[in-house]
Amino acid sequence: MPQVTQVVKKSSTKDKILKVSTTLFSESGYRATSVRKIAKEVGIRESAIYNHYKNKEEIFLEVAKGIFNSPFTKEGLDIKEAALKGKVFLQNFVMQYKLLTFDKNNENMFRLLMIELFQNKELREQFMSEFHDKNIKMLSEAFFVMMQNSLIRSQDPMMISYEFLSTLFYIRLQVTLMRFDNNSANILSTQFEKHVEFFWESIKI
Amino acid sequence: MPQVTQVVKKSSTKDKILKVSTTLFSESGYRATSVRKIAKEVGIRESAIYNHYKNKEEIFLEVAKGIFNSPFTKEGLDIKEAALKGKVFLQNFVMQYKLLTFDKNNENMFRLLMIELFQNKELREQFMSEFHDKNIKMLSEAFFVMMQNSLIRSQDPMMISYEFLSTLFYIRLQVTLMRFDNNSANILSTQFEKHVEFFWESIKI
DNA sequence: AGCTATTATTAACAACTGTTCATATATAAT
DNA sequence: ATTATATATGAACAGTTGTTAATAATAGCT
Repeated sequence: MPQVTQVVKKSSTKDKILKVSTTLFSESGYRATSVRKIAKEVGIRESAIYNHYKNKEEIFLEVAKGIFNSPFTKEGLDIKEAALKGKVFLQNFVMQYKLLTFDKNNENMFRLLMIELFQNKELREQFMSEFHDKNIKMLSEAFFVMMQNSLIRSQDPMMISYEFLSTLFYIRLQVTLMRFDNNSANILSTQFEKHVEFFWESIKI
Repeated sequence: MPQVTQVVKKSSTKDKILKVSTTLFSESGYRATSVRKIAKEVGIRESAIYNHYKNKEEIFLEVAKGIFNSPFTKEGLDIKEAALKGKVFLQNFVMQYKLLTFDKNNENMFRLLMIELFQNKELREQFMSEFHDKNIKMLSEAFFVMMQNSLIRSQDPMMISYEFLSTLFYIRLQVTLMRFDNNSANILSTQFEKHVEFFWESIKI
C-alpha cells in the first residue's frame, strides 16, 4: 500500500485570515475593514481571530508585507548581461510588469498600496525604496550598459529610467482602476507595448 | 464720511466646514474623518453641522467637487495657436502642471483623490474623464497641429500624449508623497523640466 | 419693540468599533 | 485514557460612529 505523504498544515485558519484580510483591505482599506467582517468571512467569531494575531494592526502589517516582495527583480538575472540585448531587455521588463499588472493577487496588492499610501507612513517609505528606487537602480544599470555598448544615446541613466518607469506605473494604475469596476482593460493592454516602441525609438542610436 | 461698502457673507460657517473638511478628508480620508472632528475644528457642536449639510456624504461630495475644477484648461487659450510654439507650448503646459503640484490647495485635493480613488466609483469616473481624457484630448490636439506644421515627427497623437502625461502624473505623485512627510521635493522639482527636454528631443524632427 | 428664520446647544439613540475574559471544544502527546 | 495545548465560543467592556429631537440663543426685518 503506497504511503501517502501528508503535508501537515499547521493552522490553516491563520492563512485564511490573511487571505481574507488581503481581499477586504484591498477592497475597502484598513479603516473600513472591521475585525468582525474578517472573522465572518473566515467563518469564525471575532474573538477567535485573536488566537492567531495580536490585533488588527498585526494582520495589516502581515498583509502589507506581501505588497513589495513581487517577483520583480528576478534574483537569478544578471542585469549587465541581459541589458546587452537592448530593446529585447526592455520588452522583457515590460512583459514582466504587464503580467504583474494583470495578476489577480498583485492587483489586490497594488490597490491596497494606492488606498493606504497616504495613510501609512511606513508604506510610503517602502513604496519609495522598494518600488521606485529599486526599479530605477536596476534600470539605470541596464541603460548604462546599453550606453557603453553604443546601443543607445548617451544621457543620464537615472533620468531615462525615470521616464521609462513612470509611464508603466500610470498604465498600471489605469488598468487596475478599470478592472476594479469590471471594465475591460483591453485597449490599455497594448499601451505597454506601444510604450516600449516609442521609448526605444527615443533612446536608440 | 465715506461709506464703507460691506460684503455680506452669508453663513461663513458653511464655508468653514467645507474648508476644514477638505483638509481633514485629504489628511485621513473619508472614513477616518468623523463629523465630530470636523465640528470640533470648526468650533461648533456636531449637531450644528446638520444645519448646513444634510449629512457627512453631502459634505464629502461638495469637497470632491473641487478636485477637478482645477485651473488646468485655461478657457481663453486657443490650443491650435498655442501649439504652433512647439516646445514652448509643452514648457508652458508643464509649468502650469508644476504650479498645480506645488499649490497647497491642489496638493490637498490630489491627496484626497488618491486616497479615495479606489473607494468611490464616481471619483474614479471623474478621474478618467476629467483628468485623463480631458488632458489627453487637449494634448492630442496640440501634437496634431505640431505634426501638421512639421515641428515634430508624425505618429499617433494620442499615444505620445499618453507618454507625455503619464510621467507628469508620476512626478506629481512622488512630490505629493514627499511633501506629505515634510520632506524636501527639491530634487524632484527639476524632474519636470528634464521631462520636457527628454520628450521634446524624442519627438522633434 | 416684537416677530421670524437661522444657527447654535445639550442629550440621547442605536449601531458599530477593537479588544478581553471566562469557558467550552477539539486536537495532539504521553 | 489522561493530560496538555491550541483554538473555538458567547458575552461583555468602553469608546466611537452618524444622526435626530427638543430647545436655547442669535441675527435680520418690520
